[in-house]
Amino acid sequence: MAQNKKNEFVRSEIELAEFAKALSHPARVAIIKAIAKRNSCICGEIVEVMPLAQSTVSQHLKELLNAGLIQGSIDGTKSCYCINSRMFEKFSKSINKLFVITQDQE
Amino acid sequence: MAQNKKNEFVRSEIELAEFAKALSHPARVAIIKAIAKRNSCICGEIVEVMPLAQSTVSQHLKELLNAGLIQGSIDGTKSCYCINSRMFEKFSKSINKLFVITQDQE
DNA sequence: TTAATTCATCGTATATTTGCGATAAACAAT
DNA sequence: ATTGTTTATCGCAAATATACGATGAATTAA
Repeated sequence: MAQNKKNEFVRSEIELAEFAKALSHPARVAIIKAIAKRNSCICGEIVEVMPLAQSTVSQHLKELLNAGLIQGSIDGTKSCYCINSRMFEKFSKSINKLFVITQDQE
Repeated sequence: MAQNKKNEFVRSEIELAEFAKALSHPARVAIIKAIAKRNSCICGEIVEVMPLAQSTVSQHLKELLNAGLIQGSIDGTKSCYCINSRMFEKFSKSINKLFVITQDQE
């Protein structure tokens, strides 16, 4: 954009937007689902079920990590990812809070 | 991107990603909050409380409309927007579904 | 030690998003 | 009729996101 105005907003709005952005690509939703289904996944397993190159999947994983929605640990040459339930719950609550405000008034 | 791979994914994943994308910018979260607070808003009221040009706000409103998270109606020269609770609830449930799968397995 | 495996990161091309001013379109007020 | 309001859309510039192959770094296997 010409200028970035994202910092003109309130902290909570920025945080919710960051969570939402992490899920704003089907690949990242699919990755979350894949990890959730198996409880935890090594990177290679995710790459196998994804129609994307390994480097691309790795990039999406990084974004999910940055948003805090997943956690990663290294095991030898392999990287193991799991869902960060705490963050996910926080996200879910933020969404519902928006929604509840709405319901209160109609 | 070199190629667009978004259509390689499952319908439900694409839909959730689209909802998430609608909320993936702080301005759009702020707009939702503004509308929810007053129950409904004319466009000009939203522009007033937003640190963005009128044309930019209009663009964000359009994206929220496209995602179905808000509804709009025209009243004279003014445009009135309100939350689409039904869609919002659908979104909330999709998120929770992802989350519940997670909780089931840990 | 050498070769193979696994994965993150870099560089790059292309697509999409964000933001604005200018303008158009529709109505209201004079 | 003319003028002012209100809002959507167009056209553009700049910033980000998406995707890939190539490469590097770390470990494991031979």
